[in-house]
Amino acid sequence: MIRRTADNAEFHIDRWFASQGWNAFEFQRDAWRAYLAGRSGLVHASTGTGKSYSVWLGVVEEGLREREAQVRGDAEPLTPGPSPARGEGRRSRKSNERVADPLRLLWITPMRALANDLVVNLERPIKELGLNWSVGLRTGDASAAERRRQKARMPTALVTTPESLSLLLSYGDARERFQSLRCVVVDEWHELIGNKRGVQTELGLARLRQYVPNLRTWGLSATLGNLEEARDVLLGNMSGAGVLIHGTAPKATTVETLLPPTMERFPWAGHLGKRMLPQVVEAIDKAQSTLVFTNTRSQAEIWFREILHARPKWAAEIALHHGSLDRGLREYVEGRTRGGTIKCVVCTSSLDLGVDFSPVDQVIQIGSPKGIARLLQRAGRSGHRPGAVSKILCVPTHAFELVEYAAAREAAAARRLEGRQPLDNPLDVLAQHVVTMALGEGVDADALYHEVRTTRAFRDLTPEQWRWTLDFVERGGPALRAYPMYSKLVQDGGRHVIRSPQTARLHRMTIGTITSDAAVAVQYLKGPRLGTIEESFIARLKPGDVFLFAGKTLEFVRFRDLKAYVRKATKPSGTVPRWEGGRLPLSTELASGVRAKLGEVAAGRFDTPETQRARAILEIQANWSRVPRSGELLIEMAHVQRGYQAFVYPFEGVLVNEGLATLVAHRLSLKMPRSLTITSNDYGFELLSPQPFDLSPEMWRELLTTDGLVEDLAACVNGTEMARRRFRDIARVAGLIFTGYPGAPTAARQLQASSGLIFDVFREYDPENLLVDQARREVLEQQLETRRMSAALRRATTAEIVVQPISRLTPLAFPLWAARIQKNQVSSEQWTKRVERMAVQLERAAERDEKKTRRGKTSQNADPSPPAPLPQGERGEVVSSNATERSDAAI
DNA sequence: GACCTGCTGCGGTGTG
Repeated sequence: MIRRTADNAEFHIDRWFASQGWNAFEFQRDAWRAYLAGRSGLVHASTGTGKSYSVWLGVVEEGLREREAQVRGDAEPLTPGPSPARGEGRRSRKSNERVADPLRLLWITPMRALANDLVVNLERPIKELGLNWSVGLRTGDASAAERRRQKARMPTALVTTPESLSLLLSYGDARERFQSLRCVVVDEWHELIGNKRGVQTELGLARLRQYVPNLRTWGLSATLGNLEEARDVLLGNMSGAGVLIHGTAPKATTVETLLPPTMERFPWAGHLGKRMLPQVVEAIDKAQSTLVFTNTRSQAEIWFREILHARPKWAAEIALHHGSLDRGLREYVEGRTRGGTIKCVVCTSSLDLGVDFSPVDQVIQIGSPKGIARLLQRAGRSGHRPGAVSKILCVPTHAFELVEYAAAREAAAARRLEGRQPLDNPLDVLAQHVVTMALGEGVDADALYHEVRTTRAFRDLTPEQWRWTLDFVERGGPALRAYPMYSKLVQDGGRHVIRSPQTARLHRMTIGTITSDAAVAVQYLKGPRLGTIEESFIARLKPGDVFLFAGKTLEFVRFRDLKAYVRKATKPSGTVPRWEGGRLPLSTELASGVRAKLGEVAAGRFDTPETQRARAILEIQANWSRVPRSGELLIEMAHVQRGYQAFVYPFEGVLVNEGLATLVAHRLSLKMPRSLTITSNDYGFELLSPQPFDLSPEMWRELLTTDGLVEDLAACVNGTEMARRRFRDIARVAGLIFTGYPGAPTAARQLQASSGLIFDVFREYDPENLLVDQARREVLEQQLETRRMSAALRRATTAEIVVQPISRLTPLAFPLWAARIQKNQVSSEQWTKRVERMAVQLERAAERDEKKTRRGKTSQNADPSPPAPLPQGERGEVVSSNATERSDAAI
């Protein structure tokens, strides 16, 4: 055994790192020291820098020190864990094995796929340092044998998920099982903090701290915009004791843009980016192994097909990966990617996280990255070795994305990253947690109230809200009192417990906060399941129809028992399924970067490769209208055959833009009754009306006031319908709806009906119902993003509003126009023709302009320095804002 | 010859 001396107190961590051929980073030593000093905290660093080892080696060191002290005979014995079950104990004695040390560490990870790797990584130092420790896995993947072993005796370190932790806490022996715990680590905390899984984790942690008062909590996170808040949420009311450990200098990342060779005929609108196929294929060819990220599942399917068409030889070396593919297929692809036997994987966010793919040396992003953190996260999937550089190649799908990339690279370099906002008071998660706790030891109402108030999510939970929640799970609240299935808890000598084994079983089956709609399984007539598609897509298919899915051309045969049976198609192509997913808006940081970048362009600065390449189009925008400067809100007005158009460009992301459009349309129609058509994208929105609008900047400013925002929104969006949809998920989390036994999902329609029914019952007979209230709150906060919307309105009203008449569609307006006519299209052919016609017209106009300016330029002096602002079109009315912080407000 | 959209994550009927 190696002896420790005073000057090599950090002996073990160094020894272990040396055995791996690595040097410990300073941040790893910091975390290690803080752990040993009994602190809790958050470690943030890029992926691939060995965050996990920093805390784990602290736990290991503590174990080694305790062992040494025990050998010397001057230490307290280790805290005894639960005694081994009889069978285990006997077996151990027979085989003369030492029983492993009791549970010390709980490791929570948001993804099963990460758990297996973790077990292997955690085992390495304990083997090499000769500790008698064991590492176990407890996720849905854990085998029955493993579960049995854990029941008999917990391993020294247990890797689990937030959901499995809840399940473990739902058993009566939870206190005993966790009593010897020293530390809990929450991995990838940034993935959990902004959602209900994070809240579920907070509640689990609060319970563990009840069992073990000195429990240390450590979070591991990628870099976030709000790290201190992230730490505080993790530690709850213990946040005073928390440290924040900054990782090494950010991992070297290069963000490059694949520039279109020429901008002539480069699309002004669209999202697929097929135009860039040859260059993308070339880039894939050059690298060893590439991940191609797309923004949607159907886009991934299309790109997979296109790459394969371009390089049929790659058939055995390229793969597809997205969330609707069968798990078996996905795991196969993951395995081959990790093994380095694959050239290219086309994927969606499904590979943002997950197993380490060290062989990947290049990442390609098709289309908008939507956010800076997301871009860096994806970049980090390449160069996943200490010292290696992460590289991401961005591929524009339309002209303005070039501006986005330039903005994204700058923001990434300046580490302007998005924050993730923690949730407040989601009572559906609380209701679920109360039932989980009642299954275990039973609930002492006062004690649990104090316990949940130690979490950040429920720190402001009022006694009334608590009583309501308790009554809700005990009697179903005022409306459902008559139905025994909603009365889950019973009183037993001052505690609330669950007697019915039926209720217990059903509850365990619905633990968790992830909800998803029932989908139709796609399966070969003879052969494996390929994945799932939405019912609405299958409903449109007739037998014999061909579609593209899982990278294969399939012929639809029949639909039975919620399964679509298919066979390999002989026809070459077909339609591509669409999934109705969420619309991810451009993030606040990226949106503000784009506004700033356009501001530079407006001032004549084209100092990035992207803006230089996009210059011709930006100049068209400037000539035909304006490029908005920072602190300006551009509104383009036009009169066309079908009516009067206003294009407004707040650059706030699609959700907020849509909300703003709805709000403005509503306020406008109050002033002068009219019908309005709304279209929005990440940059702005279009209002179309058969009647003229003739609005001055002052009038626009009035339309954009924050006064009465919530009231006006309530009046103009169909709040009830939106809340009803939200309520579906809330009802599931709160345990009002049983989604069916595994393998036999309730049909989506049925689910909707029953949650809709409950929603209506609550609204009628229980108007104070707090879950209905929560549904409304979620609509405002998450769907309409009212917080961001009021910030946008404040910015708009303090901005200089420029109303610019236009005589033809500008590069900024074109995508909105194209999206609108697509919404109302009769056939896609007609639509294509119209878009083509319009594009040709615009192109000719641009050519004419260019000739004119070329003639103009020859007569001018060359080299205007400092940069001259772009020549803007004839300027419309301008009103200066009277606010103090004008241009700053836009950044 | 400009088009097609819209992400992800877990768990489960405690066992022999």
